[in-house]
Amino acid sequence: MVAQHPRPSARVGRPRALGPSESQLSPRDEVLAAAAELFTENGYAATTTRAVAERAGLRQASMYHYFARKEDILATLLESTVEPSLQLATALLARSEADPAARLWALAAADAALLHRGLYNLGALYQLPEVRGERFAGFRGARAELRAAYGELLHLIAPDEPGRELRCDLLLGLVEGGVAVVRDRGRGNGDGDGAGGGYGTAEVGAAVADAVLRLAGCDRAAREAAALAGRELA
Amino acid sequence: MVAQHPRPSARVGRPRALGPSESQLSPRDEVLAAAAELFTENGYAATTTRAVAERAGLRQASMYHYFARKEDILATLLESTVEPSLQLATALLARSEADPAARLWALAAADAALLHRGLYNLGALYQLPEVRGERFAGFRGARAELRAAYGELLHLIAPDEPGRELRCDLLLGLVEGGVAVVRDRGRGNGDGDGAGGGYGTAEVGAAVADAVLRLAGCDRAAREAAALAGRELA
DNA sequence: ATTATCTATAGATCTATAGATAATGC
DNA sequence: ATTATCTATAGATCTATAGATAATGC
Repeated sequence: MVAQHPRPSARVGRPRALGPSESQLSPRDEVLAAAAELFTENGYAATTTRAVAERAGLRQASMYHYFARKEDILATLLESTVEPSLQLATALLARSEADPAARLWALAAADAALLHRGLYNLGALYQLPEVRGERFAGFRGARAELRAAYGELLHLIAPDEPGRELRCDLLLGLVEGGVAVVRDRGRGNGDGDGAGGGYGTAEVGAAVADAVLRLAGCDRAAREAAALAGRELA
Repeated sequence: MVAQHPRPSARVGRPRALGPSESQLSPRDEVLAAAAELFTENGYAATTTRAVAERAGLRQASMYHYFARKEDILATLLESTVEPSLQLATALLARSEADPAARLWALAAADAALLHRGLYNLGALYQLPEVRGERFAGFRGARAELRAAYGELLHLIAPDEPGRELRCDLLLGLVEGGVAVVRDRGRGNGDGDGAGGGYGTAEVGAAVADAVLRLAGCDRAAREAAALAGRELA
């Protein structure tokens, strides 16, 4: 989702039937962006390869130059969505000198903001039944690691509370589900553009992080301190 | 999802090619049950009408005797999932003599248990893109009412806190998303039967309700009192 | 020679309808 | 006569592959 093509003109290969691309994205990234929008808008199974390709400015079959199967597109998108959060989680776990509550705040805020920001609400796809397939083992593994990081921080904050696994699940559900509801209601009957809700991405991140700390059992003073310190950790 | 057929034998109509039904359910309910399982297992779009019908013991076309279109099956399922929670919510809102925290506890616990219990994880379908269509306006309306009830109780408990709408979204996300994560992880690579997680349904309901009260800002004593009183309200 | 794209299509579905049929009910 | 089911199928897809083509690079 990052690399750009070196030369806008002077392109190798047969020209596109629909004219050259407007965007600065590489063709592969154009496909990913188109798929992200359509998958989250209409669902994965309901989105045809033709729709994806044509939104990317290509003919249906040309997409297969970049992805061997439709599943590969979804897998790539999902992996690219967890990965930044997982990397941040790993970094935060290592900073054992910092307040665990501040670290949990930073992780939750960044994770929620990431899910809220995108053009596309990929978080809503996390629990898609399709994602149970073999092809998505990589994504599921990364998400499990992210969950474990949340669990670790939660344990540092509240080591004695029972039902640790269950509370960790609820915490993850709060982050992913909460953002999904916020986005979804924001979109409402509105006109599909932008990250939903009338809420700013940072606002949602902060609200989710605060809610996460409430689940973790922090009182108001602890939450306010964690928010202040957490902003420094990002 | 309730009515049973009066006489097991002495059935009108051409006999089924696959033999008579084992279950006590009406044919329509057999279709609903089959669809619920398959939709949540494989996704709505990915589930064919043939698969649904045949799991219900019918030929593909026979299903259309009970539902004019595939969407109608999903709509029926979704509506039947929110409705009990919505009814409880309405009843609880009316009981103004009771502690709001206890009422919120009761609503969240029942809602979560309902979502957790079923053979099928219909809560995971709530945010399905397909559900945005016209046909699902009824379901979406009911869910919006349920959300409003949560918001009302939340307001009674913590009238002064800002970000009311946002916190209400997060609360709904916690209930729906939390249950989805719990179920999903429970299923894991396990063998699809039962309500997932190794957790009991009542346990999950109580854990979710406790988490909801944490979001609402109740301290430990208030939560324990609310749980005690809330159990009486169901 | 290499590349990115195209056109064309095989093969596999999938939904929903039309119309027949095998029971019971009267 | 009414009902619940069946068989058969039209028409509309949809994914993925095969093979051609129109650029640039050397």
